[in-house]
Amino acid sequence: MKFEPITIKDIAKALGLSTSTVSRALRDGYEISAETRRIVLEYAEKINYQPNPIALSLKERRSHSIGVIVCEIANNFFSQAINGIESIAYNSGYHVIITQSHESAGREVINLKHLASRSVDGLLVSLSSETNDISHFKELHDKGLPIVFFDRVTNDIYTHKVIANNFKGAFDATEYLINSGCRNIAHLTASAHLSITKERLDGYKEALRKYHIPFREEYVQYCNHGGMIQDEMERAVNSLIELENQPDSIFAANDKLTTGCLLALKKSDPAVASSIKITGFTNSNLTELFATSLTSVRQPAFEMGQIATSLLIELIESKRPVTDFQTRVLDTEMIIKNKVVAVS
Amino acid sequence: MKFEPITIKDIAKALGLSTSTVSRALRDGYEISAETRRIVLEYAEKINYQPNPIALSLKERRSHSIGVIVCEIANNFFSQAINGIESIAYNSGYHVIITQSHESAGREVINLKHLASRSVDGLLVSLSSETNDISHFKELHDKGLPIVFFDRVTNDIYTHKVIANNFKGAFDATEYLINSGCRNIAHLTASAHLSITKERLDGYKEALRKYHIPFREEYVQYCNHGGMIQDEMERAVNSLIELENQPDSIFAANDKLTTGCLLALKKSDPAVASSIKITGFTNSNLTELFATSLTSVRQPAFEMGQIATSLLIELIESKRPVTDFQTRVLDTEMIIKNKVVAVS
DNA sequence: TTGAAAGCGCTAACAA
DNA sequence: TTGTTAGCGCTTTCAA
Repeated sequence: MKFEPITIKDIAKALGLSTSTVSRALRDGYEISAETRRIVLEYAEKINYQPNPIALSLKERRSHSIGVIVCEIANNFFSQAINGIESIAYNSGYHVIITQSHESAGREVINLKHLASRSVDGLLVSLSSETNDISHFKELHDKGLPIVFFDRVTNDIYTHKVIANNFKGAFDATEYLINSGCRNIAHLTASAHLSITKERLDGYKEALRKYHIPFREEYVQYCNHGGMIQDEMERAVNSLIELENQPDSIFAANDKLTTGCLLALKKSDPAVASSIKITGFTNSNLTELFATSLTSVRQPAFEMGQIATSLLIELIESKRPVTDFQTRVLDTEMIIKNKVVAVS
Repeated sequence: MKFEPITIKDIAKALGLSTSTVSRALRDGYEISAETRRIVLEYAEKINYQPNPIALSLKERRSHSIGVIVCEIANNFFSQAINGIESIAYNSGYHVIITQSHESAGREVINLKHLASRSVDGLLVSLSSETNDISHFKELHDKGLPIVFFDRVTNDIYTHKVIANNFKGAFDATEYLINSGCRNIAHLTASAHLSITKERLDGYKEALRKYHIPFREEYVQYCNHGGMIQDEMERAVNSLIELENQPDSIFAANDKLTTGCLLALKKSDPAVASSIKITGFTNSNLTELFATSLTSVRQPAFEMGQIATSLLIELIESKRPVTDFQTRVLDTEMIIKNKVVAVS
């Protein structure tokens, strides 16, 4: 039943050569006569020989694959980033293995171990919102496994990082709300220890400061599941609505939070909902279809994926240990919508 | 630099045993004394021994991984299906390798070869909209590689299939439009040779027939890139709008086509756009945020992924060749929206 | 109950 | 230029 692939041995036998000669011929080896080489290549082509990558992995201790850990592929930012990752990886001969943490630190560790044991040559990681202990990553990194972080990064591991200019993106979004007349601007964000949470919060604060608007702790709502759980977002949004000093706007810190916030508002009192302006980070390409006017901050997800992958492959293929690591910061883009919609 | 994992040899040396004994102990073997076994297991646990899955793959000629080929992960239906796939696969000890065809038949073949050579134990496939030659799949399947098709299936390979009740879903959607007063119902669909295209077209036709509405060839627009290319959809939508007998509604056949159609209409004359009712297959969970009223047909994507994976694992682990294949058909769900929106 | 040895497919050091 | 051999980590006959 099971199919028997052609091996180097088959070729050797058929051609009356040794396996090593065949291997050399195939491998573009130097110690080989042009004639033998031609014969082998021709025959291999004819019988459609495919080298067994598993045997190669075992031998070379590398798999020509890179592992990816993200929280969710059903998230526009990450699916776009993955497309960027693939575009570079495939062109460089690497296979991409995608895993999802679903924002769970435990699942992240399982995926990490799985990928490591499968001997991926390197790792592309965006941390889960639950992660605050990165020792598992550190351990593998210290042992020599190349890792590049993107989007949700950590400062505790010295390696390449690729992030959006979260500070500026958040600043711009907040400033936009201020310029639209908002003064009571709330901030809906993910768990506090995430790098993007800090950076975006700082941008938000800085915009308030610039316009002499006092920062209010109660206007910041943290969703520790990063938007995975609609209930959590609804509770957060409702607690904002119920504040004595009801916000006139909300700046949401990521994709899921932005749409989750809109959904939560839609469920609430329409009068309240329509009086609250929303801005948020999102890479959805459906925002123009939304009933609510939504000005959004878009991250260059595809490029981030590409750059992270290029950096990772550089690390993997570097002959000497790399000691000079960089953090690439890419600009976000504001997508301003002025659609005015009346819901009857 | 590169880290040296612990091998069975290390354990054998440390414990003064042979590698085969250690292997037996680890593998729950029978020919082993309880005592030796305990010692080995204890030590392995202590030094955190992890078997090398690559060596195992080479030996056993199986990888404990399953390959997935879909057109796009940035598509709600597929990302949800993948979550279903993962949920079953991980619980059964299988790793999932996701690849995207981006609706390209060429890319599909490359992915297929890649996965096959990586010796995945089985394949979960939803065909690209460009695919009409499935001989590559057939070849591998004939050689004994288990394949389960889902969503976009083929009748040319005798194996398990998991699909939604596309006929009924399309019928319901069309009937809904008819019951809403529409009589000139257009159909925006993917390439003609796709299984889902045929099934959904048939459902659409049957609804028309039931209500004695003549079927008009010019009302059916095929997008051969299945919605990957916005331009193509816009051309299709515009050619519908420009018909002498302008449709009063459009039934879109898949996720991308549904949102693409809405986007295309939004770009066109607002008067025209607002006079055309849209229904479509989609698994987006953002439809309630849309300005346009959209009644949609939702596929049980997660369950479809789960069932397809269970069937595949059954095939993989079956001792004897399976000859009795099934096609599982799951019901779709109509999500009716009556939101009335006035766009100013 | 244990160990020695072969072999999965491939590469590479060493010999010829 | 080619062949022989060992070995990557593991399982599994076959002997002991």
